[in-house]
Amino acid sequence: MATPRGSAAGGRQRRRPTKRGVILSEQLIIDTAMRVLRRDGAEGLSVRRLGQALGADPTALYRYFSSIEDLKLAIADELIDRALRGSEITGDWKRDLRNFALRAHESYLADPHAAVLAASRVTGRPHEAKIMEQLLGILRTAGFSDEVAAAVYMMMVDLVLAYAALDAAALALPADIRATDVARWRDVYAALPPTDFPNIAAVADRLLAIGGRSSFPMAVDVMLEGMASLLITTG
Amino acid sequence: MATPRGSAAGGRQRRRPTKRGVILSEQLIIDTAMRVLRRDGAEGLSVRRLGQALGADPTALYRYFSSIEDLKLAIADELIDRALRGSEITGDWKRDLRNFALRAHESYLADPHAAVLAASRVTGRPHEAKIMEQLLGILRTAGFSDEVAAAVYMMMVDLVLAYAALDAAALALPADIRATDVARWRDVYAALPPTDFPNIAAVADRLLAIGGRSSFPMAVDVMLEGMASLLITTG
DNA sequence: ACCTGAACACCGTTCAAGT
DNA sequence: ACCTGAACACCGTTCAAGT
Repeated sequence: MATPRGSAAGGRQRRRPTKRGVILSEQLIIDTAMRVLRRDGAEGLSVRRLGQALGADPTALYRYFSSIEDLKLAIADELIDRALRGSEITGDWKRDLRNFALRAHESYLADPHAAVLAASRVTGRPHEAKIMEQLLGILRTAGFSDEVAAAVYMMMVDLVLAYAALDAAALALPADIRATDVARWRDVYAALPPTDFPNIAAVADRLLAIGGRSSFPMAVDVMLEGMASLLITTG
Repeated sequence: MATPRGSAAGGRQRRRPTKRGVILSEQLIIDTAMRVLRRDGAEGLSVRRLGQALGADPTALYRYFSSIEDLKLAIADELIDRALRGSEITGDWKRDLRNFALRAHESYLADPHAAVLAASRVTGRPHEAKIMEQLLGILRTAGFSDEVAAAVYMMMVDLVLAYAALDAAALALPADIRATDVARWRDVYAALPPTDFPNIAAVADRLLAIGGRSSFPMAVDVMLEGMASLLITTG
């Protein structure tokens, strides 16, 4: 769990530079760790390698984070913060929510290895007051009751985070495995006797055409349609 | 990625018993690993500990799996197989799909630590021919076109797996952290000035009432409503 | 044919010592 | 006050040696 990071507030203290001349800070460590993740993948993020990339003794980390797990949580928080930031409001609730969902998902996937870490970081933490206020505003203005708005808000955030984690895991797989995926599916479909599996046989082409594309955009649209029904029936 | 496990087909070979008298097999290793996961959590599953729990030299593992990663994939596969098994068909497509989704989610969460492992195992592998055939049958009988049925099928499976992974991660957290979660949220809401955050202030009670409950059942219902709309507009 | 155990190259973390 | 480095208790994996 997160320590009260950043409680030694911004820039107050005078830090001694590292042997290699670096002034450490939480933010520098997080940024460097994300660089290591992009470069070496999730496996490559170790205390020793991070020290190397940072230009400091590996154990200097422990002055800023209580454990490597704590650092990973900080990375996850950073990612979620980034994902939930900056949407625009047009007044069209479906369009605004759709926009939010797609942008958040996309921002997550820009760092797939970090996103996989964040997968074990759970669901909408209460930090995102601003986006939370915005989304709730959109829902209430659209006519959802307070009770339904609260539930729908949680559902939307969970949907985005859950899907982002799933799709990030797919992107984080080694390229050669991802490449053979579609071919493997084709072989499997072809091997099934059409008399026993008529439905699969009927739609096999369609399934292959989907390939590795994420079903997230469709899920969002279907969800928004469902919410529109909800709005009519429950007010 | 998975080796061609089980290719040395069932019970054919005569295996030498272990020093402690155990006859090893893939299935025994998977079952024992899941027991270790339940007992010690994800951190506790190591080659050495598994060897200990198994009653064998740790390195005996490598005769059955090419790496610990390969074993984890096998566990993930086992879990997904189990989750996607055994649904019943009543003829009411919404009810049948709802049933499938809730049962699969529940089965996943019965082993949260294993489920977190499976989170990085990506999306509907093509092994589940039987449930796939069933679900596609439900969708096509309901009137979805082949193209939409294929897309909706993928979406449903992804939704279940993504949500299951998210909720499993929450369940896998240490109990003491989960316990303080609601209290932490209350403090955060209370600290926000209602004039700047009127929407949050208005629904804070509702959000707290949701507590740590999963939004998955609601997501499924909303999704099914959206699919009903889709059925009307696209046939 | 399959299990064993030493060995190797790594981990994360602690703590006394430096400056 | 904060960085360093030796030390400790672990990892996953390989491979020659056993039976």
